[in-house]
This record gives sequence, structure tokens and C-alpha cells, in this order.
Amino acid sequence: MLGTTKERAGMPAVSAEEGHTAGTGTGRRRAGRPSAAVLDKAGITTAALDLVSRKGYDGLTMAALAKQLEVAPSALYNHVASKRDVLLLVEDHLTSLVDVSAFGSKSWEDAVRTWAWSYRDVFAEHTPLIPVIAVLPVTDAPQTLAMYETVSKGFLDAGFPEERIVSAIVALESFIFGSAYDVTAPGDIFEPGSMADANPHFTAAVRSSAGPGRPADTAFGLGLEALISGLGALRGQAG
Amino acid sequence: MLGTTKERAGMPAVSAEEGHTAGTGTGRRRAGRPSAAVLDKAGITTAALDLVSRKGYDGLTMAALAKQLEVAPSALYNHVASKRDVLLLVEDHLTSLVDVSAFGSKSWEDAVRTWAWSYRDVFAEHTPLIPVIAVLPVTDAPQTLAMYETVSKGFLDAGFPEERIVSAIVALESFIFGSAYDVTAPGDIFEPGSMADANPHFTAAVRSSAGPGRPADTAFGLGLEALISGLGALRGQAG
DNA sequence: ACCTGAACACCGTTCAAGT
DNA sequence: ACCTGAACACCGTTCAAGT
Repeated sequence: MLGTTKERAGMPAVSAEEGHTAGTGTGRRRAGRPSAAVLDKAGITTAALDLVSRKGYDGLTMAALAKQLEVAPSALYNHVASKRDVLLLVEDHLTSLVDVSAFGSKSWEDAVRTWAWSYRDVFAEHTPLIPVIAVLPVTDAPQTLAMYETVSKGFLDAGFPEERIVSAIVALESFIFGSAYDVTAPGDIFEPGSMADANPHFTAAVRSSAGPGRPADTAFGLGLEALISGLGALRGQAG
Repeated sequence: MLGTTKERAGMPAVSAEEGHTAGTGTGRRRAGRPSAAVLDKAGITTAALDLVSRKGYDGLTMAALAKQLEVAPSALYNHVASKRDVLLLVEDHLTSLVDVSAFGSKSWEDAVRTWAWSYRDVFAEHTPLIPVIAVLPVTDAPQTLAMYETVSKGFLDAGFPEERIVSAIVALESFIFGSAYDVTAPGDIFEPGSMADANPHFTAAVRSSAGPGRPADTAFGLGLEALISGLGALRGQAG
């Protein structure tokens, strides 16, 4: 489980000790097993998040991650089987940041609203993880599973038929992931430019769609409210 | 526009001609400009689609694409600026396969249903394109723009307020793209395994959710019907 | 068990040289 | 204008050697 490990490897040790040349942070460890492990999954996760926040996902390479942790790239493979494993660690950490607190304290509608906006906002900053999440078995992601547990209980307590809960969550999540991409799109993505004349109805729709706030937020709010009212109608029904 | 070019470069020329050693398909062109261009965008698109269908997106490399077309990898850069350009060509071709025919012939609800299912089915087989589409300016994708034009006209003719059309399409598309990923997920993605005891409500929901058909189809149908009824309520209203 | 260092089999992309 | 061939600056991953 993340967060329960004894060692803290988020900050690499730079103190002078055996296996480490003294002095500045440029010192190299010599080959061979160090007296204490310098890496663990929690430290790798922290370093990966830090790297992503500074350099983006293009900058998240195994070599850069190793450099940040002051180890050789191959050392990472003692703790993760692949780069995909690193992305899973990051994904599971981010999921723990999603706000599920409204389930149990607010109405079902408000709880879904709070959860969905928070979920979208978190992953809008991390869209390269979306292809990974979508295919991720929940067994490999304890925080993600914990989120589903809280949401499922909220749906059940609100009178949602048990056999429809997974489908409803999947539908909401699909909308959330797709909408996370929209946030990253350029503002003029729909500007028809020189193709305007050949596409008059769409061009008129684009030109008249300007409103307050970000377009991605308008579309997300519109779709989310439709899903909440449509799915909400299932409460109290039999399967 | 795709499909209107005179040259056909989908099948590379293997006939013996100047700049080409005679005989089998293993012949090498010698350096220098050939008397007739061997590449064009339509041929690159066809070759990329063929490669993807045979080897998947992991197999779509510039080197493999060049090999399929019997040119050196660097030759591709006379016709596309980057690999992303190749993905755009493929994306725009695939969009032309989406069924928009029900707009203008069926009810708004049926037209949206037909379009959405078709759109999801096409891109479920091509999920690696989704991050590309989501950020793609429509000017660069004429077929994609044409699809939006048809859909916009269908919405307008059904009494949809013009200033909400783009948001409604974006919301539907977001749901469609997110749902396309679900189709590719393993069937046991939600199986809690050893974590079942700690997550009883979710586990019960997963165990009771088995129904006829693919789970991804059940969730897509549920969300799509919610979106259709929620968005459909906007027809005839003012902005 | 857990590091280093060297190596492997790739990648996308650039560019001079050739016709 | 549009090809070839060589090169560049990477990638993720493997594995023997070391402690």
C-alpha cells in the first residue's frame, strides 16, 4: 500500500556515507548493493510527480526519473517492471486527490457533481494517464478501488439499483475522461478558418457559442447535468 | 482533399523503370529525384491504415511505414512534417467512415443514436488517435469538419438553440471518446480480487452487474440515453 | 537484495548529396 | 521537387558484475 512504507526515498540521500563519495550532490555511488535501499515505490512516485509538474509528460523518461533520484536508470527496474508501472503509481496517487467527500453528506446530485468536477480537474492536468487508467485492472490500484467503493456506497444509499451501479459509474467516468481532454484543447480548435464557407451551419454555431467561462467548462456542465438527471431517474427502480 | 488526388501511391510501383532496378520487389531505387513521385498523402494514409490493421499502433513507426511504401524513412518527410501528421491523416479518413446518414432522415433522437454508436465503434478500434483528435484544430481535418457540419445542421433543424450546439456536440464527443476506451478494457477490469473484503459495496455492485451483451455496450447505452433525453430537452428553448 | 555500467534494439527527425 | 543514405540524439529495457 502506498503511504505505509517505512523508508522515505522521496528525497535522495546526499549525506556522505559508505557507498557514497562525500561532499556535493554530484557524488557517485560505486557499484554493488548499498547498505540501505535508496529507492522505493513511494519515492519513485513522488519523483515522477515532481518531474511531470516541472517538465510535463514528455519529460517523464526513465532516464530523467533516475537522474532525479540520483540512481542509474536500470536501478528503477528493481522496483517497477516497466514505465507503465510508474504511470500506474502516479495514477493511483492522483486518484486519491479526487474529492469524494460529498457522498454521505450532500444529496446524490450534489455528490455526483462535486466528484465529477474534481475528477475531471485532476486528470485534465494529466491526460497522458487516461489511456492507462481506462484499461487498468482495479486490483493494481488500491486508491482507485477505494474511490469506487465510496462512490458505489453513495449510489446504493441514494436508492440506485445495485446491478446498474457499475454501468452508471463507467458512463460517468467515460464522460469525465473525454472531457478532461477538452480542457487541454486550444481555444480556437473549432475555428473553421478558410473552410467556413463550405460549412455554414457549423460556422454559425461556433460563432454564436461564445459565452462566459471556458468552453470546456460549459460543455462539461451541460453534459454532466444531462447525465445526472438521466441517471438519477433510475433511483428507486428495479433492475 | 483526400480522395481527389490524381496519383495512386497506395500500392508502390514495382515495375521495372528508370530509377528502379528491374525484377523482384526487393529492388532499390538509386538516390536522386525519381521521374515520377512515388509518395503522396493518400498513399501514406492507405499504407498507415493497412499497417495499423496488421500490426496495431505499436507497429506504426515511420520506419515500418516507409518499408511498406518501399522508400527510405526520410522520404516521408517530403510529404508530412511529423508522425503526428500521419496520425491526422488516418484520423480524418476514419471520421469519414462515421455514419451521419440518419441526420435528415430520422428523428433527432434516432439520428444522434446512430451517429454516436457508429462514432464510438470506429474509434474503439483506434483509441491511440483519441489524444490526437481531442486537440486537433478542425481546419486541419476536412472530413472531421464535414461531419460537424452535418451534425450541426441536424441539431439546428431539430430546434436546438444555435448557441448551445457546439457545447452539446463536445459533450457527446467527450462521452464517445471516453467510452471508446472502455471497449478495449479487459473483461475483468473491475474484479476486486484479494481487495474484495475491504471494498464490499463496490464488490457487490460488480458481482450483480452481469447482464447480456458486453459491459462496455451496456454502459454506453445507459449514458447515451441519459445524454439524449437531457440534451433533447433543450430543443425549442432560447439560449 | 539492490545498486552500477555497458550494451541492445529500437525511435523520430535532420540534412547533405544526388538526379 | 523528391528521393537515398548516413547520422544524431534520444528511448525503454536487459544483464553481468559488484557488494
